Formats: sequence, C-alpha cells, structure tokens
Amino acid sequence: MAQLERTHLAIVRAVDQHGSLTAAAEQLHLTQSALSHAIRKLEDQLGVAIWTREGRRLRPTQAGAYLLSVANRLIPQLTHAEARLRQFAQGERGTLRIGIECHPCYQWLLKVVSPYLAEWPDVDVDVKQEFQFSGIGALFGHEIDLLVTPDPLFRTGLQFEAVLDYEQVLVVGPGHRLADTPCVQPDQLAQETLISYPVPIDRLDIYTQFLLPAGIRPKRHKPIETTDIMLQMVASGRGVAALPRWLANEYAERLGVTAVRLGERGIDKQIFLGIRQAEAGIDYLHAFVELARAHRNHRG
Amino acid sequence: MAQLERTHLAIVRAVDQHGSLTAAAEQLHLTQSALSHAIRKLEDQLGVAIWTREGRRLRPTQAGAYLLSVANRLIPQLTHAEARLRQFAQGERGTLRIGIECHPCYQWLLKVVSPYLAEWPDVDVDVKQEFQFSGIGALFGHEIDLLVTPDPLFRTGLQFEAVLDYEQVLVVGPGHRLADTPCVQPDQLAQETLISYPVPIDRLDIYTQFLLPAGIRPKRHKPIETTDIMLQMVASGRGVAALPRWLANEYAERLGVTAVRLGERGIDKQIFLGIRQAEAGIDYLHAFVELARAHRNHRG
DNA sequence: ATCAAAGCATGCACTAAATTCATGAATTAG
DNA sequence: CTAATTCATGAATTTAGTGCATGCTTTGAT
Repeated sequence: MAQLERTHLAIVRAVDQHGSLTAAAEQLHLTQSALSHAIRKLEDQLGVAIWTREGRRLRPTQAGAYLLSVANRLIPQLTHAEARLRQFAQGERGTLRIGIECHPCYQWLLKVVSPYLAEWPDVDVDVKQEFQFSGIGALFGHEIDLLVTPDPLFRTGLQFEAVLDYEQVLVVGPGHRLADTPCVQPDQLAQETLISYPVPIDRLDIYTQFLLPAGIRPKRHKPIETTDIMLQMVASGRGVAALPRWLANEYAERLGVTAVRLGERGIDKQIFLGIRQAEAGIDYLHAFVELARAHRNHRG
Repeated sequence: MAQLERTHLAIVRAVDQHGSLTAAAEQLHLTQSALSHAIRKLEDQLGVAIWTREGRRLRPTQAGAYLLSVANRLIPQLTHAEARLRQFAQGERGTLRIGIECHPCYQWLLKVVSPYLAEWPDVDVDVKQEFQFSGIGALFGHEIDLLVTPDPLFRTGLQFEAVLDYEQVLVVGPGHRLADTPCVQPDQLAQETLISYPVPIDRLDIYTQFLLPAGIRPKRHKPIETTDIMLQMVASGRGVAALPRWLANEYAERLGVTAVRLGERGIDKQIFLGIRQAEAGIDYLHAFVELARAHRNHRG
C-alpha cells in the first residue's frame, strides 16, 4: 500500500540537509505544515518511524538512514533523466559525461574532445575527475557515461576498448646523470627524488611494476598535482617523474627534459574507454569511441 | 518544471509490457482515460513525444526508449526499498540477496547459509544465479547485496574478501587410467571427454590455466547443468570433470571417483565474498562474511 | 524561574490535480 | 461495411495535497 514517491525521497534529503522541518520546507517551497503532514502520512503508511523526535530535533532512525541512502542514490538519477529528456525535447543530443581516472589521461582527452565537439555541435561534454568510489562505480551508478582509465574490466555489462598504447618512461631534467642512458635500472633511482601525482603508491606503475619488484624505494617521494608544475620541477633538477612517453615528448624541446626507458623492456601501458554495454549503440557515444580510436592510428 | 514522478515511470513500463493503453490501464488499476490524460500531460510538460501514434498503436520514440530504460532501472530499486522499509516496520532485519557466479560456489554456499539462518532468524536469504550482466554489475545495480565469486575486483567501491581456498582438480571415475596418477598433464586429456558446467570456455580454469596454454583440447566437451549428474557421469566412465577438491572428496566414497592434481603444481583457486563498501557496517551482512570466514578455518 | 523564541503537530478550509464518465474519432479485422 | 477495439477529449467529480491558524513542547537567555 505504501508507495514511495519522489517527493518522499526529496523530503528526506531536504530534512537531512537542513536538520529541521522548517528549513527543509523553505527549500521545497512548502510550509512547515505541509511537510509535517507529509511525513506523518509517509510514516503512517510505511509503519516505521523515519525520524525520532528528540526535543525539537529530528534524528533519523535506522529506517530513516536507509531511506536517505536510497534518496541520495536515486534522486540524482531522476534529475539527470529529466535533463536528458529536456535535451531530447530541444533537439540536442545530450551531455556526454566523461570520467577520467588517471592524471595524464586528461592531456590525452583534451586532444580528442576538441575534434569531437566540432563534429557533434549539439552534444555537450562534461568531465569529472573525482568519484565517490571508483570510476567503474560511477559508470555503473550512471554518474558518468564514459570512463577513461588504464584499468579495464571485462565481462561485467561494461565494454572496454583500448584507444591508446604508450610507454611509461622516466623523465629527467637537462644534464641529469641518467639523461644519456638507454635505459634505467631500479637501483639507479634509489638516490633520486621521485615526483608523481598524488595517488596511492599501488596505483603508480613505476612502483608496482618497477621499483617494488626490485625492493627499491626512491630517496624521496614528492606528490605534485599538475603535469606542468611536475615537469617544471623535473626540468629544474628537483627530481624525476614517470610519465607517458608522448607526454614527455611534448615538453622535451620546451623544457629540455629527456625520456628514459624504465628497465630493458620498458613499461607498456594502455588507455581504455569504458561504456555501459546497453548504451553501446548510442550514436554520439559510439562516435566518441570511434574518434578516439582514429586518433590512435594517427599518432601511429 | 517537469517533474519525473514514479507514476510516470510505472506508466511507461506498463505500456511497454502490454503494448496498449487500455491493457496498461488495467494493470495500473486505472481507466484508459486516466492514462491518456496522464501521458498527454507528461509529454506536454517534457516537450517530447514519448510515443508515436501509429494507427492505434503506441510506438516508443527515442526519448520513450530512454525513459523506459530509466524506468526499468529505477522502479525495481524503489520497490525493493519499500519492501526493505516494510521489513524494518515489522522488526525484521531484512533480506540478504546473495548472488553467485560460479556453479560449485552453490554447494559451498549451502553450508554457510544454514548456520547463518539459524543465527539470524529474522533475516531472509535469497539466492540469485542469473544476472542480466555480471554479478558485479548486479552488486553495483543494487540487485543483490552480496556476491559469491571467484573473480574479485578491488578499488571500486566494492569490498571483496577471500573466504575459501581450494584446489581445482580433475575428477575421474573408478578404474580410470588416470586414477592412480599423482598428477595429470594436459596432453593426457586429449583423448578424454570433458564434462563441465554450461559456461563459456574462457570461464573454465581447466581451459584457461591448463589446456589452452598447452594448446590441447579434449576429444569432446559435454556441458551438464548439475553437479550431481555431472559426477554420476564421471562415475560411470563417460568423461572427466574439473571440480574443487573438497567437492570431489564429498562424492569420493559414495561414487568411487578420484581427484587427480592438474599439472605438477595444481590449480589453486579462491572464492570471494563481495559487498558494497558503503554497507560494510550493516550487522547482518557483516555477520555473514564473518561466518563464512570462520567456516574457512574450520575446514583448514 | 520565567519568558520569549523557535520548532513541530493538528484541525479545518481550500485549491488544484488526478480520476472518472460519457462520448467521439480513428483504425483494424472479419 | 460493419462491429469491435483503441485512443482522445471535455466536463463532472473526487481526492489528495497545501496553507492558515493555533496550540503544545523544547530551548536558551535574562
């Protein structure tokens, strides 16, 4: 008999945000009375207390906390669906919500996005870099429509495709003692300062695939947010960094930095694009993947 | 201005299911007129046609198809939330929806579920074996609360924990020529009939980890649904099967089957339990994982 | 202690939205 | 060509949500 309506979810969220009925009512453009009636009815219908009245405070019960989690999950999806439908209405194609999980991916993404925007003028692109959990979670949770990541996941209802092969190299400044080496060995980094993006060590290939297997750790480890600053630091001899070769090459001339192979065989990496399988047929989504793949061949 | 309500989603689904307004109206306990008014208003508010009127048929437009996919995703979640809240109301703890991705996991699961049910009398357990996509997708999509799988996935908003280590062995019937071998080599299976669960070859460890690396394929491959029949077949000399050692051992005496190591080192496997990280704190969920882990130590 | 301020609950009146009823128009099948 | 089926529409009706006025309880300041 109890039908969970969108209003109910909205109310639960608003009350949680503002901590009081009166304040929540304002946000919802309702009177306090209307809210009071509404929650009364909801609680009656469900047969559960959603809040305990402690003095004049409303504290969510266990059921309330659960309902809140449902609301926080579903309301954004409804909101997005509305936006999407409105876009249909205006003849727009929609918004492509792209998530990226790796820092250098961003540099690559920019190159693909600009021709894409030109080719699909009625599709907007939105890029997200932060996720509550992982990018894959965001894809499953319909927070994004396309994921750029070095870590694909097959057989899951998602579809991944490699769009860029590259070599992860060590970047050293001008005149660095390793600048002329054909390749560097792990122990040669024991006395170096390693500059990296601020992510856990187990997400840095230079650790997982190069240093840790050899039991080596660099003398210092310095996290830096942006690629530009990172390379400025490297150029000025403050440390070395591990980056894609194509990215290092772009800065090579300007900053005088050099790319050196990591180990004799080098570290090979791939960037993947992931989408929800069910949406593989959407033209403007498919087109992005195609464009990215074409881009891959361009650079050889 | 257009608020997407639960009713709208329900209508879209009902119309899709029944193919006509009149039939859909019946399911929704409404008159055909009410539905007609409702969809008119919705389309007006959204500014998009959701169906095209072809004769007296309603065919979903692109927007309609999108709305339907949203509805099919969200309505079940709302329904489940209601059920969950109703359980709260009745003092029950809830339903633990378990998904399993591997056939022998089922046998193992039964052993854990029965003490769990005894310990948590007010929690129901529901086991699902079929998913639209993968088990991980079902976990992300809130179709299940707990996943039993041999393929974990870390760093995703999910939490996986190994609860059983076992060896995958070859099971042969009484008097089979390989029954007394300490271990079997890939080429010794070239003339055998291999019996397995009906899953793609790339999900069978005996292929991916044993036969395919050696470039061997068995003479025949026979898919069988159930473990019992599978072992009956093995016992009667119709073929050989790859199963967990503990499972083979349980049938060893009764059917006279023998477990033989695959390769010199054997194939080691693990079963994992996966949950959504955000729900790691739920007591009856946590308790299941704990119980499973305790079970692991029991058997050594 | 006392009083004012702030917050929630509730009964009643009102309004707006959803539903039905009655009917018409269009399509399809025999 | 008719009968049956289906969707659309306008007016009538019912229902559910909302607001107002008000009372009760808690909280904090004097």
